[in-house]
Amino acid sequence: MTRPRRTLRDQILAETRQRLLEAAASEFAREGYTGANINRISQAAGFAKGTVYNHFPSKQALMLALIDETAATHIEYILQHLDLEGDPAQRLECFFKVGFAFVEHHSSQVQVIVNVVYGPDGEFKTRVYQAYAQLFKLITQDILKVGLTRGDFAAMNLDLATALIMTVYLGSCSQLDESGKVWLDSGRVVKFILDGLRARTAAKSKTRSGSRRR
Amino acid sequence: MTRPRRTLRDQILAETRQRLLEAAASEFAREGYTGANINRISQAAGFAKGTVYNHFPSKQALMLALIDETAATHIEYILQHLDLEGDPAQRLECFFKVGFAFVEHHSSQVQVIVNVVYGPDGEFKTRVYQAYAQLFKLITQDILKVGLTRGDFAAMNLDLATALIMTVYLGSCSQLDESGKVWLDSGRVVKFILDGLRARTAAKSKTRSGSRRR
Amino acid sequence: MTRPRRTLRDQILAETRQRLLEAAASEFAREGYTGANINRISQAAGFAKGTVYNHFPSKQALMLALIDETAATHIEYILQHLDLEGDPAQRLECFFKVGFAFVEHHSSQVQVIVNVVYGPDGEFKTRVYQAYAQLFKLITQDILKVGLTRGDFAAMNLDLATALIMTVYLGSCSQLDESGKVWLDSGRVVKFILDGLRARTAAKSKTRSGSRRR
Amino acid sequence: MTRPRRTLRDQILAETRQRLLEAAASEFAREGYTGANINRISQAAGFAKGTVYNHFPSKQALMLALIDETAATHIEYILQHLDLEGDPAQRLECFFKVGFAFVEHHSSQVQVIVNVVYGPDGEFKTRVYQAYAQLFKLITQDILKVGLTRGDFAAMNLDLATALIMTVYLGSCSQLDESGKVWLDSGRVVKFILDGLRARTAAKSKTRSGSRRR
DNA sequence: CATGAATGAGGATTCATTCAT
DNA sequence: TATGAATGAATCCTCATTCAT
Repeated sequence: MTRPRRTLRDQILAETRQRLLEAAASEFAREGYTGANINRISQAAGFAKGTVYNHFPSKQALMLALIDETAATHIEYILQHLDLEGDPAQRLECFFKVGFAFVEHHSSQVQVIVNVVYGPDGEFKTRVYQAYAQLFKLITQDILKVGLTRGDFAAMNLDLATALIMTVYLGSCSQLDESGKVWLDSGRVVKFILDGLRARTAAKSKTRSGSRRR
Repeated sequence: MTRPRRTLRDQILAETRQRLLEAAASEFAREGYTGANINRISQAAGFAKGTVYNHFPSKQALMLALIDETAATHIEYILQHLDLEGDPAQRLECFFKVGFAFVEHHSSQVQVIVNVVYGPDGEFKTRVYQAYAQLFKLITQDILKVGLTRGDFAAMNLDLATALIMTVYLGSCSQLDESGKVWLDSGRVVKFILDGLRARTAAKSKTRSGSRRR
Repeated sequence: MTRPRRTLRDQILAETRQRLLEAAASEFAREGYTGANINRISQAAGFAKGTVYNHFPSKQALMLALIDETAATHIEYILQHLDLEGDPAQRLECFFKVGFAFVEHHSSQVQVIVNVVYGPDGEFKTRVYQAYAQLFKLITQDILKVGLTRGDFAAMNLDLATALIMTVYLGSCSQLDESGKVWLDSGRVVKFILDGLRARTAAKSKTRSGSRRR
Repeated sequence: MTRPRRTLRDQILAETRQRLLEAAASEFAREGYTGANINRISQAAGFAKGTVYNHFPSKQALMLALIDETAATHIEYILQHLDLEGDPAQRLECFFKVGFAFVEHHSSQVQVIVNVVYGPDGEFKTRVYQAYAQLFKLITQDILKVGLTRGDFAAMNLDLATALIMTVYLGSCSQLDESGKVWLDSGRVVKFILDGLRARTAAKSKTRSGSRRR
């Protein structure tokens, strides 16, 4: 008896929160954290100023919640669409393709993340790294390490390579054209990275054996 | 008679301006443009608030001047230290080495540039691109194109490659350790990029197998 | 049939109201009227914000109700425990003893009254005087006037003496130690009021010698 | 050469500060600390909002400065006008007379002090006690102790007596009539403190000598 | 030219109050 | 009746900018 009511309430609450987060993403992306205006956020979400504070204790908390929310959505999207069946090179290509697709549907959110990563606020930066830890691990463990083990990739420092891949990914994500599409071509970017990673001497046989596997 | 006095005066003025720009770099790097405080800047430079306005008409103008100043210094430094005698691969390696060296002596200035490039303010971004146009041209013309012509590098989209190189450069520059050194190793970063650019012997088969799959 | 239900309902209502008033006393005492927070009051009472407004039309009304309630309880307590059998001096002593005892069990409520009496809000002040009129009358009529009539007390302005006694009473009540006890000793305070500072026995000679000294 | 300029500047600064403190006293007295409005204070002083913050870092700091300023003025006034030539009883009378005179010229400031003493803010209270420590010492040492030594006053707890005297003083100070005069008569208040309520007869001889005296 | 007091628009946050459930 | 989400006025404080000295 109380359930449906509860559920309805919770749904409305969750929706309000969601609308606020979306408006916040848009505002933070356009103005940066410091330049963002809580009143504009609430208005854009269709609420009055105070409503933001019914859901988030402060502007900073709103930002942190947005970081967490974005990271969770981002990671979930990639996990759901990333094909880990193929060989590491294919996985990397898939990662960029899927990653770019996500950006094109969540450009504001990603823009906020990029701003934070290259921005001055250490606390936000830390939060982004925490929230995205799973994605870093995915690249390190499920792509690079596998490629290394199989001999597809040349010897490398895993952390450095992961950092470079994320750098390239974020850098690409921050270059959108007017239609909101990533300006860089995922195929070419991946080719660029792959040729950088690829083992040199026995490249042929390995690639072949890799493709044979599947 | 008036000349020497004038000159002295100009020197003092120039020094004041310089100290203000340095203080501004530090503040903008630490707080971001919006969070920066004109009073703190002037205090850090050893002047009162009003002095900033005797040299720059507004906070925005100060930022733009800082961008120009940083770009000019940055480019001049690279031009002076970049060895264009060697082959393109060596040039690229030299570019990163010199570029990283510059960061380590001008971390605040570079940090400001990185913030702008990945930040929300379009006007500042445009100004950075203008001010750094010469550097982009250098990479495109004096490194990539030469490598392409000589056959050192594989066929590529020059703009894309330049963008990726700058992305990697800026990304690396924003990762400093506590001592202010670039966290990534320039040698490895360059190796990573070079292997990506380098003309391949067995490139064909690889591309083929790759395209077959998808 | 409806009666018992009604009564039960009324009891619940009355209890809710009581809990709200107690929480309000605590909050108003700790934060002052302006600094008090309706939400904290309701939470402390175990209710939601809205419940306060089901029982009191506004924050101000809640305060006024608290003043009335406190005064009524206060006066009733004193009337019940005040021994009017003895001589006026004993009555005064009893008044302070009983009055201090009340404070020790209702420190928040009394604190609120003291804050109002010495605070800036005229409307609240007026309400306190109205609500406590009976107590003023008690002191004036049943203690001072009787003492005057009997010759126990010296000639005085009754209103002034009453005001001074209430001043001393309230002043004492606002000085509680950590355990919530009145810091001043009721016996000494009463002795002070009854006898003043002057040494009784040898007052004459001393005063004389005193004036000689200087 | 720089002196006159400096001095003029300092004078203007000091005057601004003074006007702000006066406006603050008025506002704090009328509205209480929490209810006071920084904007109204600055307007009343003839300045814009920001000027307050050029002189005091926060509302709280303004309040603390006002407490210190008031206490200093208050104590200085009493020290300058208090006649310590007479016997202790005369000194006490003089203390009240002078003290009441001060109130009548600085009613807002004193009102603020009274509000704090009987208000909820512990930090302000502590500050008042610190700032007024000298006055407490004056009463204890230069009036009560002397009276005790000379035998004018009966044995007593000095701290308690001082507290009671201050209580009566502050209580009286908070009761001003419409013209801003202390409602209680200083002569009678002092008589009350010196002699208490008791008739001297009972104490027969005392009452007689007491009435003779006046 | 350097100074720093004054300005006042702007923004984060609080909170009494309303009202639909 | 109790609830608590939504409201928006109110307020403290910041800070870029101006300008008289």
